[in-house]
Amino acid sequence: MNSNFIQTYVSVDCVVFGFDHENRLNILLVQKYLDEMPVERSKRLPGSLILSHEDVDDAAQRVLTELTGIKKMVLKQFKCYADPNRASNEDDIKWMGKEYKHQIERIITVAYLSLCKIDHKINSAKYDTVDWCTIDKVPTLPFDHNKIITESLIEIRKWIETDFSIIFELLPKKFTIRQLYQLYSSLSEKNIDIKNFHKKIATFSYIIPLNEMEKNVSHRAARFYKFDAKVYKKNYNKLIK
Amino acid sequence: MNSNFIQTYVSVDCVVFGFDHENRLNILLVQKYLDEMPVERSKRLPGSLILSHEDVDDAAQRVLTELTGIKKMVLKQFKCYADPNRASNEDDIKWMGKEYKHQIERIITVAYLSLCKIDHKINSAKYDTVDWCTIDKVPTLPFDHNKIITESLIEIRKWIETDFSIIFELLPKKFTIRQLYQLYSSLSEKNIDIKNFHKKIATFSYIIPLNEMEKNVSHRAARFYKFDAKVYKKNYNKLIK
DNA sequence: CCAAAAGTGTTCAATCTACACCCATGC
DNA sequence: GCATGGGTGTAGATTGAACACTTTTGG
Repeated sequence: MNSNFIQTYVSVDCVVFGFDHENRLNILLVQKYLDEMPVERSKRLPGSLILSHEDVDDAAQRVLTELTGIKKMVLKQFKCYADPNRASNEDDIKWMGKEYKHQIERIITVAYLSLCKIDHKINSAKYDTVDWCTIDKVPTLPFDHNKIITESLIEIRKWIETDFSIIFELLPKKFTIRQLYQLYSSLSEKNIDIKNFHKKIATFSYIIPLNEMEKNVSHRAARFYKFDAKVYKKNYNKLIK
Repeated sequence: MNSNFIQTYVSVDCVVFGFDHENRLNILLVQKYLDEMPVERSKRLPGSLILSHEDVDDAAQRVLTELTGIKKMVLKQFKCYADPNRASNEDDIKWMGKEYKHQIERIITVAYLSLCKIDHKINSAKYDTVDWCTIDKVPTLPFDHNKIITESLIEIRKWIETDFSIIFELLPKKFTIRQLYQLYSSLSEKNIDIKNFHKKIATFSYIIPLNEMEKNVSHRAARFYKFDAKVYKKNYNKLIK
């Protein structure tokens, strides 16, 4: 055997996006109180080593369930990170020793995107704290987690382009066109006129107006809409055009 | 240490596309003559285990260079395959023993797309045969290589949508609009009118007409064009619209 | 009344689509 | 001349962008 071929540990890390009430993208960061770890370095992306008979997709689904308590979450693998030095920081080596009770030399990780309604109750089986963090205020994280987050932003944009329906994973079940607009424009970077956006949405048969309006707003109340996944799948299995 | 956390071998596998003179997509399959291996199972995707201090992108670049003799090839990581049973076929286990001189239990692979002009001389340092194979005639391959190829087709289509310029990696340096048209329509599935395609191409400043025409064709000779990467990068860093 | 946002209508320009028409070449 | 494909022109339809206008609500 060419001894240069090596075995490594393989993990999954999940970037879970949420959209808050101030129209900002957030991600979920976790914390476990491990002895002797400096607190400011203890926030991180949720993740785990994969188990011996586990596919990476299953590992990611497991991590997400342990994270939120939600059984089935939308997820999408987006990149394998395998820089040989990605886990060579001293603190990171220490952390792996604590977390996995083992000296680990190298670890490659497969990164996943996931989406969560920000009002959904988070019911973590595993972490001491699970917090939403706005993407412009993400602290310095261990390993290459900051890089992963940066690249996940590009991926979520691509994802919306190829499957517009996943945007509704981030919105409440009942939403206004303005909410949809603000989410879409924060993800698409294009400058869209909200009035034209209104008209466009009106042409989508899978976005269904409800007989329910906003209340207690100091302007004309907006109508609530809901997303109909069945109609979407039947007719619109392509991009938003 | 939770003994369910395991180390595995990690490999890269590359799906290299080419576009032949009959307007068909082809991929490169390799063969090494190992003792005792049944010949019909010996074709496979080019790939390799990663080395101990090697990133996966570097491993893929190494595999491509060993495969073709070309130093820098365009490549794109597209998916990690980690089904725990993907290498449990008996022949596959035997093959790994021969190839790597070692018993390997589990192996996960990171799949890459690459593109090659089909007329480029293939100068392999490592394989006994390296052959182009049209995508509709790919034989049954070991591991999950058939699945990887099926999914790579979806990926190459997405890739063209997000970066049109990579299409020129598949065409000769001098090409006709018809060649470009046939490649594009074999990848995009849309039914485009070739005459409108002509006009559209004429508006792209990065596709430059040459003073050179086809010869010995039984119809009006078509003009050759070339792709100007610099002009493209400056002006068109987005989709074909 | 005013401010603010909802939601509709109108207009102009850009783009897409279909197809007519002429050109060049080999047989 | 004819078949085949190259390449341009035109007209109508579709779509997109800008923005005016009306509606609703709280203060």
